Amino acid sequence: MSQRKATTSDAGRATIRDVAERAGVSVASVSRVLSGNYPVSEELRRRVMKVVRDLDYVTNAHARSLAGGGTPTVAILINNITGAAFAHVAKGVEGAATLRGWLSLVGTTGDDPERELALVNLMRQQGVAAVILLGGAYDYDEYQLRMARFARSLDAAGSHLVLVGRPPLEGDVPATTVDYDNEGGAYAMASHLLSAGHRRVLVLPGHAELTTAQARLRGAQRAFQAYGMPFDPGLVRHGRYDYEHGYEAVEAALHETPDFTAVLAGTDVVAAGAMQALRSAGLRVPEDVSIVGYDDIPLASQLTPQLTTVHVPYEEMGRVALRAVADRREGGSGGRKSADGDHLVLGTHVVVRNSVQPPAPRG
Amino acid sequence: MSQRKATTSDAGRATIRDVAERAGVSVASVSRVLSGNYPVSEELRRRVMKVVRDLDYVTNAHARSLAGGGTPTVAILINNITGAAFAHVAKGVEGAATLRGWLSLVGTTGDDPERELALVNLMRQQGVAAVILLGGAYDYDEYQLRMARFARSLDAAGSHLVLVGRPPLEGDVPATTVDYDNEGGAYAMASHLLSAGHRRVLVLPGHAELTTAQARLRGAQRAFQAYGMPFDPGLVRHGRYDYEHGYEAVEAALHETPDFTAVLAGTDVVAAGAMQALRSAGLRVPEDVSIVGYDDIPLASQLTPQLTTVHVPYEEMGRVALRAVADRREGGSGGRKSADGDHLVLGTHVVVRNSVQPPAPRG
DNA sequence: TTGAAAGCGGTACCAC
DNA sequence: GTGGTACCGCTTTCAA
Repeated sequence: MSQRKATTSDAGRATIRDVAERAGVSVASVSRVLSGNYPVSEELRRRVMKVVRDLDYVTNAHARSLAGGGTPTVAILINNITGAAFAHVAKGVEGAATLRGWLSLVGTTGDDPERELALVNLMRQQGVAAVILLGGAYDYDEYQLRMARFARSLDAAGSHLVLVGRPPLEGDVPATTVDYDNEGGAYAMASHLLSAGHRRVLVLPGHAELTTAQARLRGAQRAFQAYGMPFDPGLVRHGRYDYEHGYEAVEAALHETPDFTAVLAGTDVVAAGAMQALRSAGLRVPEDVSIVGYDDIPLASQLTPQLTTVHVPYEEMGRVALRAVADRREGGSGGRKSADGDHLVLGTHVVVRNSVQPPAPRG
Repeated sequence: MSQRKATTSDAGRATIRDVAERAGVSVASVSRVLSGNYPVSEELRRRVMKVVRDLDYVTNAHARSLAGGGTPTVAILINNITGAAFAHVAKGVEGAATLRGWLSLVGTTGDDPERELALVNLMRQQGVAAVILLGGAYDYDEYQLRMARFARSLDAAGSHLVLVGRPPLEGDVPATTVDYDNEGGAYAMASHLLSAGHRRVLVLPGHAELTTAQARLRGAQRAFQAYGMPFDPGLVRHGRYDYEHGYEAVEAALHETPDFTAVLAGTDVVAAGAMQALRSAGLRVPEDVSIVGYDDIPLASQLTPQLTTVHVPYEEMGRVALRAVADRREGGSGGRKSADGDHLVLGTHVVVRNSVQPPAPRG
């Protein structure tokens, strides 16, 4: 193909040396002009900038980070990029990152521990400022050990582990947790149903092993207890946080334990499925059966009737998570960062819409 | 704090030199063992790997890419990470990337040209294999020039511009386009309504300047023409691709041009808003008014009634986009890659559900 | 097979 | 203020 002078490299990008040469100055000067953090004569600056524009030069980020500087990067690790809640956290992280000139890497684990490990290592290679793990965790045996290992590994590499939307790790682990009052939200939501007069509530908390689901179930149970009402485990159905589960769980419940007057869904999406199943069975919402959700994603206010649900500040959690790592970074050496990391908890609250009504009198 | 030996660096991560030293071999050998693409004695490998595990060592990605190798990275640039359609494309890209061991960077532009430019340059600095721009574009005056500049700029840096979900650039621009048959889908969707007997169709194509909206409107118009039916511009309402627009547009139309019997929404989300507005006005879907959408995101099948819509293979588009850049990379030097880049078009098709019925006889 | 050393593209310290 | 230059951590010839 076309081959120009060998100096101004034809393949690949222009280097700082190309710029220096063409501007008739030293590479050090070019570096200074571009960094802008050093006094430089107006004349030099002009000359350099002209060549930079002519060559459409940009610094090589890899070289820059090797040499010292470099753009901080955060890695966002997520099970499934498609979930609305996750998307909002990611938005918060990415937005806050961009605001600071940081970059965001994204990886999806698909609930596969192997992939998760591979990604954490990949991110470690990249020298990311932090690895942010989003979403509830499956609390299997090795989970704590696994995460502790991640945390120490990242910490040793000058990076940091941030857990968002799941409980903090036990013991002295160098990790930061950004969580929300999951159990409290569920407690409030269940209380809302109880105070409307509901006693037989179908509960769809999510997977039994998922920390998120466990907290929501606990919250519901506590509410029943506080109201002095018996909590029937037979009305609890576990399953995935998706539309299909909501649908199928309600369908099954209508056959097996049809005396419930309300559904406490683990997420808004599950609530949507539940609502559809009730409709298909000829039941009206909320006249015949009330429904509440959890998350307060846009879908909640788009359903008919609009869904009463628990608002979780997902986007803010993302922002808070990023701010936490940024702060800790500025804190620098000798900062008073506790070895066991911080634990930030954001509040949740019930958003009352139109999907709840006192139970219909027994027919 | 604790300060061990200066050799095995206490702060920051272990380097290849640390590993070499501790294993009593040369750095070259360590490099070879880790790359695995070079014959190495079993004994050496064992010694090195042990130290690697002991030190929990991972290669510095920046140094590696500077020196030659390195993990290819793709950048996904998106307006709003929150949109379901975008999320699916991103999933396709990220999935295909991870499959090849590639990394995915993500940036959001928020429809701000400045941010977009800044991001493209940032990505150029990172030396990404490709920059993938997602979603329809606003076809303002400078758009073509702007994109051409991006394309050449990236191309000169050994990177590549990929446009996904928007029309290809004009002229000899080094960019790849992955598009879908947008107009064809709209044509088919409108035809579906027409053949059901609808004549007065409220059309909500999206923003007038958005390429996506333009194509969908053209498709609808062509369908009317093919049916020999007059197309009333007075029944077209432009606006954002969101729930609120769907709601407000229908609300307004019910006041001003209430004789429509069907709504052709620009996206499923707009359709959801439209559906809600009709309900609020006491109209039934599809008995009184039919509705169709576009995109076929999960929401479409979760609405009541389930939405008849146009399926767009978003996730596949993402995969295809990544494959395109991977192929072009392997094609290597002298490959037969045309200067004007490729243009890949995926098909769309109507998914018939329950939101369309022949128009009710005039009351 | 293994080791020594020359870069990769910048940054920043040290002279002038 | 500006130029020379020693690294940053790794890959990859080139010799041994």
